[in-house]
Amino acid sequence: MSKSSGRYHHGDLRAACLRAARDLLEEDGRAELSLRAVARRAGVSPTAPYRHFVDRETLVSAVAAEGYRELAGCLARAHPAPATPADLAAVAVAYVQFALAHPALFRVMFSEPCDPGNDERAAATAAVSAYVEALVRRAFPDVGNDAGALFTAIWALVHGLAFLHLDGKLDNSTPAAVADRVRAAVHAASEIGRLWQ
Amino acid sequence: MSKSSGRYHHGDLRAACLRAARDLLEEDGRAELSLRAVARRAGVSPTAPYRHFVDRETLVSAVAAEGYRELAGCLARAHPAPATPADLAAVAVAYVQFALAHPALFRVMFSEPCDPGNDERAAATAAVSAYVEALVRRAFPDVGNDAGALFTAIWALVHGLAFLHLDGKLDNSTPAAVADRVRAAVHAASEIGRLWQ
DNA sequence: ACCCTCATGTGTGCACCGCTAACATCGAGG
DNA sequence: CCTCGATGTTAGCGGTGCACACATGAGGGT
Repeated sequence: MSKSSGRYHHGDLRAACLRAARDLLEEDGRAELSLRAVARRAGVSPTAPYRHFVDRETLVSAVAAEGYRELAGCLARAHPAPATPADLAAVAVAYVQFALAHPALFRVMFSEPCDPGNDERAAATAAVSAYVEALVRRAFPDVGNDAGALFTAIWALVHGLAFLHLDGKLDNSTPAAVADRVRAAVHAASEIGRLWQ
Repeated sequence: MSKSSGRYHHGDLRAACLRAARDLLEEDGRAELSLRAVARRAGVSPTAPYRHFVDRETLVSAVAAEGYRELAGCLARAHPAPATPADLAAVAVAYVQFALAHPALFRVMFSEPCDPGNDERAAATAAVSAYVEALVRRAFPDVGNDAGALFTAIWALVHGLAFLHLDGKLDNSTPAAVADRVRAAVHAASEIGRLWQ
């Protein structure tokens, strides 16, 4: 099955569609994925993608799954095994900057009502979730019985920061300012307990 | 200008459109607002709303603005002047449960790339933001120079909890379980500093 | 070497969408 | 009373998701 031999049969349309979808998301930043636009981009008839994705939602979920994997990689690159507050803050910054660097993709990953029936998407989501949880456990070895709550709190904090920046609720003009604000927020969160006594 | 005198001129189509939009959002829960569906619902021709909203985005922003005001009211009702951890947790629970009770509205408010050019929407957003900030300042009177960071952290935490529940990333089957998790997360966040020493 | 099958791609068509432009209606002000 | 502008309607454009019938050609069985 050579890549670009004939014309009628594409060769690997599924991968080409995913690639096209990613390109469209990166180019526009606020694009909504359209099956037809993806097909056009892949140089194929409007309904060809239906041979590989049962509907638009399936395509979107496949793209989202790819995004989850990239996000996980991006976090790992920020710090392989964070243990100190500064380490964890670095990972938080990476999370938020991933969202701002790939706004359309991030929205696809989190913004649309997600279909829990999609296995690939569910698996990729679980992977990110497990990664963050493992990371929290390593950073806080002596957390007691409710490590789950701590994990939830930290993920929510970081995820909320990402979305508030993404939606322009917090200023996101320069990456440096964003990084500073994320670090400050993480630091502030760690001070809550002290302030409350 | 009587309300339902003739048939040709509606009387107050703008309000009727907003009402219809709200109804559609409440009924479906994962509906995307469509100008035509709103018009249909209001019993009017497909393009009639264009006399009152320059485009779909303007309608959406108007609905979102309404949502922000309701959210603010909902938070105030949860606790008028929170000062203790428990008070603040109650407000957090109210925020998340508002999102889960009105998922489609909440998405309209936060999920779509928002148009900063819309004055009504910007004002309503700023109002919520200011409300949360005032609330944080009252709950932590002796926070030092970076009250802003603390405010950001708390808003992000709560907002992240709302979205993670909304997207099914955290189990949201029963309101009680959600409330427990939110309280646990807020509590866990307040413990971060202690764990880190 | 042949031919047949069927996965993969095309074309057509429908209903819905946002939006524009031309036309209809009617109430309020001169 | 009569006009005129705000507010509604209708027609029509290009875009979308999706279902259906049809075309193509690569690979396997003979």
